[in-house]
Amino acid sequence: QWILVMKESAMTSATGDMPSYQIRTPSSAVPQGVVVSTSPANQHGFQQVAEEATRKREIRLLKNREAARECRKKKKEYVKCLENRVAVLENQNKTLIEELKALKDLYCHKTE
DNA sequence: CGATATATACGTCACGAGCG
DNA sequence: CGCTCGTGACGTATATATCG
Repeated sequence: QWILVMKESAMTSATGDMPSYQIRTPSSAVPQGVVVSTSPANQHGFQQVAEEATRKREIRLLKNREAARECRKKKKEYVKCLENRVAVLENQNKTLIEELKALKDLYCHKTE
């Protein structure tokens, strides 16, 4: 999952073009599509709707804040894991090179 | 030592994926 | 189809490094 995502972002940054979904539209805190009436009877109703919308928004923001924190934590762990794997593979590589060298030496002396 | 550059962490928005 | 969740991108704040 991470690998695919990262490859994709690396590609787009390399070519310099942005995916179409990057284009943003300005947004406001007030939910769209709410019809405002000037009559006092409806104003109370509107206030309730507006309060509910605000409450929902705050809940969503809180949840998203926590989700973003969790997402970053997860990503950091993933990167740490990859770095660890790199270190292990580098060590293995070093060991194998040494082993190959030793075997070559052995073979040379045998044929002499 | 202050100005500037770079790194890091965070909150928010927009979007796609997947679920009921 | 509407809703929630995970995540990339962006802007901002704070910390740290570099330079004159």
